[in-house]
Amino acid sequence: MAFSAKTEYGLVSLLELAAIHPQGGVLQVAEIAARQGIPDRYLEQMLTSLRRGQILRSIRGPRGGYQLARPPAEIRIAEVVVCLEGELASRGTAARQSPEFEVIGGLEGRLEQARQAILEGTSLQDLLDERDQRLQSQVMYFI
Amino acid sequence: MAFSAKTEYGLVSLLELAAIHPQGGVLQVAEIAARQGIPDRYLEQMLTSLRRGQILRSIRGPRGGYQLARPPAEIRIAEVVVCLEGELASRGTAARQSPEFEVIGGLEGRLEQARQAILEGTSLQDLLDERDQRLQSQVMYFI
DNA sequence: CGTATTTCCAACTACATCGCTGGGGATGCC
DNA sequence: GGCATCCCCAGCGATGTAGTTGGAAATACG
Repeated sequence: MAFSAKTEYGLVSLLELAAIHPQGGVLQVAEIAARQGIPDRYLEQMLTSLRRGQILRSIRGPRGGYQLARPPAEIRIAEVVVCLEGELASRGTAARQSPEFEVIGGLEGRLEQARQAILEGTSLQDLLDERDQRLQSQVMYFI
Repeated sequence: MAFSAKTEYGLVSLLELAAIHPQGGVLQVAEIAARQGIPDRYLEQMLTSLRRGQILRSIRGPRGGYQLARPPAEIRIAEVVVCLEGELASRGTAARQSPEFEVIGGLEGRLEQARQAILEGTSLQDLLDERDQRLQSQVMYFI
């Protein structure tokens, strides 16, 4: 898969929070974890990362939880991914210095760029719309 | 980086072999390894994978080595990458069955598709041309 | 104030993968 | 036969991934 479990878990959580954002919605870790069937103590860490990255805001104590720090349209997936994937910016190992390695490096650059373009061009709102559409067509089946 | 070391090593080796392919060129593992500064015993494994994938042909015994099984224009990078990255086809962990996970899965699909489009659209010949061009401009500097 | 609830912080384990090394064996030229 | 070269596969250390655990701090509520 293109994403690690960390990233997937974080993204579905954001999707859940985005869905109720108009109502200023707050959800607790345990709530999200139960609904999505993922380990809650693990999910905790992802939400903490997202809070540190200014994507979530947290409320402590009873009746606490997490909520989006901004409207879904202003959250780019690219931002979320770097936040969750962590500081692997230094992943770029010093490429060997030969023309051949440089050419390969160029190809890798084009791949990264294509990926980045998609992640930059997609907002949390876009994914939310997609989800709602999916939900809509499921309802159609029932009728 | 977008590629594992395995993939990078395999690709630069193919590039070296492609450069001398018109002359029906053959190179030995040790030769390529020395020129690119990579461990020869490790490179051996990549070249074996490429031979199994019908991308290279091998010649055993003294004065042996490897050569391209086909002209560089008929070798797609996509093919090379699956050959080297190995059988991680089963990497697609059964995505959780919730609308949110499905939406994320869709995004991952688009990412994979963009990557695949680039890898399918690039041939070994394309990379070779890029290398030659790079070499050309280096020569320009000397004058 | 006390307690229950919830987030926060940090360490720890289990397992897989990655990059690499090593030991022989098979093949084939001389 | 002897040497060069590819062939197969086993193992090893470092790193990363997914998940667990233990507890401290904040805060709503009675």
